[in-house]
Amino acid sequence: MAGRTARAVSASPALGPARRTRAQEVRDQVLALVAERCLGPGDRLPTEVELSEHFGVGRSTTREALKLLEQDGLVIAEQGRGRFLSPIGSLAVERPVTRYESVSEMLETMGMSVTTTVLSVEESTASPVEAEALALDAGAPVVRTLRLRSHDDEPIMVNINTIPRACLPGPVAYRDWSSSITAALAAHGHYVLSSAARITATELPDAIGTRYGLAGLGAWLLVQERCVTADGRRVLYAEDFHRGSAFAFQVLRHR
Amino acid sequence: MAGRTARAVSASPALGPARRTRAQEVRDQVLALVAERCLGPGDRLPTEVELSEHFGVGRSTTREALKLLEQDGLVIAEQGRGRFLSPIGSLAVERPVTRYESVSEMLETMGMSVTTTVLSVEESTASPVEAEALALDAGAPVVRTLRLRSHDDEPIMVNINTIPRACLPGPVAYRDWSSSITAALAAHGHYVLSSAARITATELPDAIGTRYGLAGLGAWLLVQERCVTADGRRVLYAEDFHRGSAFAFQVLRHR
DNA sequence: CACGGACAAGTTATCAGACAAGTTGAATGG
DNA sequence: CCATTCAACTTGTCTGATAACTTGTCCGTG
Repeated sequence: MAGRTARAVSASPALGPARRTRAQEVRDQVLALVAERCLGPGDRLPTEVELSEHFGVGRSTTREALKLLEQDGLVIAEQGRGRFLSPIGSLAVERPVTRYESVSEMLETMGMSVTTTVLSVEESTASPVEAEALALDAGAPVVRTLRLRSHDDEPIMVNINTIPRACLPGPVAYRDWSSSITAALAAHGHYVLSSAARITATELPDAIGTRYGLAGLGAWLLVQERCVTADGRRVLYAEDFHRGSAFAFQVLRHR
Repeated sequence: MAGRTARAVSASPALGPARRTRAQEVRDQVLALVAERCLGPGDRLPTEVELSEHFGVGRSTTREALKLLEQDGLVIAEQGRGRFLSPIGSLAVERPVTRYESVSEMLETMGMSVTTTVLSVEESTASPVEAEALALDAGAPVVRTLRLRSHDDEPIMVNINTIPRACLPGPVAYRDWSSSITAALAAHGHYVLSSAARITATELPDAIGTRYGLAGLGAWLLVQERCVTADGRRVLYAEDFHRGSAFAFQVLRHR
């Protein structure tokens, strides 16, 4: 009678939020302790042993928590000397650009009420740029949308979104393209988890500016963004023009 | 006869580069192994035990290395199942904006040969904006420089740098302001370690555009950056205008 | 035969203890 | 006074064990 055979693990991560570990909790508790004791840049943290006793965890867990803070650049560790708060904490940054949020989510978080006008929606084939961004074959079927977002009748954003056709099944004409595209993708099982963005400054292309009466509105931030799901599928390529007079990105930089 | 008394640690981190730990090395080795085995998004990594044996380190060290990768969003850990590659790895990003580098360093890394023209240098007092950015009292003495960087006689960048006067002692007239200001600051013990940057799109202000014949050059990325040392001193406030047609920033974004 | 529960196998998460490596300041000797 | 040694201290790493969680197989029952 043979014993039980070994179990096999399927080769995909779960798509929901991961369980929160003790080390992650301790990381936050360390930050709270720092605030509580009014520690500032350059100040020394309690030792690993002291923190382990303080939080009632093992030293390994404390180390893992501290490692997270070091990786964030918040803490500097020196063997034999201790750990010190780095200067980043003194630089207040809200909503860093490294935190992915869709354009709709961003506008909502900013509390900015906008009117979305769908300028065009087309079933098309992927251009070479889109094919590369979406890891598609050249000429693969896509849906491409062009939308204008206005605030108090003032144009503030123009979005060009390209989605693999298969990701949003059903007739194009029946979909409400003025609402969040990432929400629609998520509803079809394509939850955007990450992206790579390229940010530069430009003026609106003539094809858009003159055609839709948007010329002469100054400088725009152009964000070209490739969006992927947890298992690596490319589900959205966005070219978003943000009016320079209305938008800015914040980021912490560290050597 | 009393024994030796306890030693005390001074309350400041060292200002040089930190020693590289084994865990940091293993992190890079894991990435190399991933590439070697052509693992892609969603694929499962070897177990902690396997990796520990493969690299000849303890399991704790392996865990600390893997924690770094998880923190970067490159790896997703699931208790009882294993670890999986997240989709970020499939998004190629070079020189993310989160990595601090001074403007001079950036241009050098890009291999872009530029001519730097010092348009003005003045001893002045801090404006309210500068005072806030540099954590100075209003009206505190500063040095303010205005420089133009050109590539093949084409203007590509305009820098306004404000430095607390005390950070660069000596007569202003005797200093070569066309070279790297962060290098000069470092030479006086003010090594810039981190910064907080705000990025938007704009046109050149009239005060600069018309006065120096730089108008009509399109859209510019405006980077307003507060730079700090390891012990938290604010030593530089920069307003850098990067020509949109020549520069872009790359960033990975993750939920 | 289908379903539910128990259990073994496997993997990450955490703890405890020990030793290694590096830093610092006091003590000691020249 | 200066240089060297050494103890105390702190982070870095290793080893071994147990806890917590996941998955698939096996077995009993309806």
